[in-house]
Amino acid sequence: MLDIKLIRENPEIVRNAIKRKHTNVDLEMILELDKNKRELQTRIEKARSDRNKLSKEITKASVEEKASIISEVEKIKEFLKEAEPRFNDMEKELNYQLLLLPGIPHETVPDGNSDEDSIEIKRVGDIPEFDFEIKDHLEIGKSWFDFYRGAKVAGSRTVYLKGIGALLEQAVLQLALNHLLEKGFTLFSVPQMVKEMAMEGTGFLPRGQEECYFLERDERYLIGTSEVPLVSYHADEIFSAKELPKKYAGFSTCYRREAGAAGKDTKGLYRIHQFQKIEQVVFCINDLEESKKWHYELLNNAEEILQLLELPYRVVIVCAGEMGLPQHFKHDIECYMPGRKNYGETMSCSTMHDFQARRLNIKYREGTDLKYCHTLNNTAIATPRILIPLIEIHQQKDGSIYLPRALRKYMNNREKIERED
RNA sequence: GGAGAGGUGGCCGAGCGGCCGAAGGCAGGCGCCUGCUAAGCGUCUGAGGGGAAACUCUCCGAGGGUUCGAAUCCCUCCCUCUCCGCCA
Repeated sequence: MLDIKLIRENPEIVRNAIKRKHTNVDLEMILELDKNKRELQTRIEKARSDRNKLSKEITKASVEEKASIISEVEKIKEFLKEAEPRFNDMEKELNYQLLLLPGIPHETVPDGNSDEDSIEIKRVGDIPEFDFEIKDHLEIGKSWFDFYRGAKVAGSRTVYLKGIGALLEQAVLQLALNHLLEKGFTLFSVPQMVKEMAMEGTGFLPRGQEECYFLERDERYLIGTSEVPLVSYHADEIFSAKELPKKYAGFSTCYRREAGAAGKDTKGLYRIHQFQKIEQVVFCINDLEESKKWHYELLNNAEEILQLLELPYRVVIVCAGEMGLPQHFKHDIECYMPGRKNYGETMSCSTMHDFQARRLNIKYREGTDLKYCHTLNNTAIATPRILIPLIEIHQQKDGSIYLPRALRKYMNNREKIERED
């Protein structure tokens, strides 16, 4: 959500953001609507003010004066009866339109509309030289990932993780979780069915309707990330400045319809409807330097987890057109996936500025001022996607899989996974 | 699912037709006092919107209604708590 005053006073900033994020919203219509709304508001408030005054006078009025006051109030009420619903409709429409406006990308965010326009800023870790014919994760894990039964029972893009596959999933989750606990994050297990308010407040609705599962009978949405319940956790609350930052780690299953991705990444673990994720969420004060600091800390935490998993990766600055509606600044971390012969996104780190805090009304008190918080989030680990590079990178010539040192204690202390035929 | 109680400012809590945007307390800001700390004294402090300003409107869980006038009365819904039942 953007500040309506910013929109009124600096429409060109908003216009530019709309263009850069390749959004379609009619800003001129919004400005016009806002103007009309305020005009009507002035008239309504004048009428209400008159009515309130007359009502106060009535206590000390004589009997005949009362009759005339009442008839005058009747006239005012008649006007309000007509004008108020009209005003409410305008306000509702305006609020809806405002929900469609994108967050403003930081000026350093590159323009562009596709992955190629994003800027790689670093590569970490070596891509191993395989002196044998490599297998992709499906081949390596053919007995651990059961897509056939997944489809039979739950439809396409669904998988059973079985045996080692399920164990690996738990292991990477544990590793990431412990890493965040060491960094002082508070772990949350969150509701996975939420009200519209939480989806809207975090910016996944009203745009993004197609991407969410909705339980019609109970009017609940399945979350696509624990960011939704975690950020909404503090909706309508006011922190004191010294309580901030809040560092939260959310664990949940995530549900995504992948509506816009028909035919894309149809094979394997890369893009499925349901997965597990630990997410980092930070609430901090409304200060760009401060949120930048936390942004890089979140980014660093994720990188450290990949380093613990001994996976080669690169970090990119995501271009404006590829960013989500709320985001102000965003990095993706991509792991090298030998089976794809390319890097694939495994984590995504975003600064939301006060976009979500405005929608959810999350503030803090600083002296006598109330200010909107900044919110940030980044993946800590998302599985099973992360298993793709994990087993592809660590596959050995003899068919076994090397287990990174940090992961072993979560895998019953084994050093590798033996080939099984 | 059944029965009862309740939802008021950052928090607790009084108010039950106009004098109430709301007593009192806590917390916080400022000032005084104190060798330091604690205590004490005084004082200020709800939020959101419109307007250049004066000023004004809205908000006491949400939405309707009654009334010249609603935190207060009526209806509907939501939520929380207690007891009972059922059950992972």
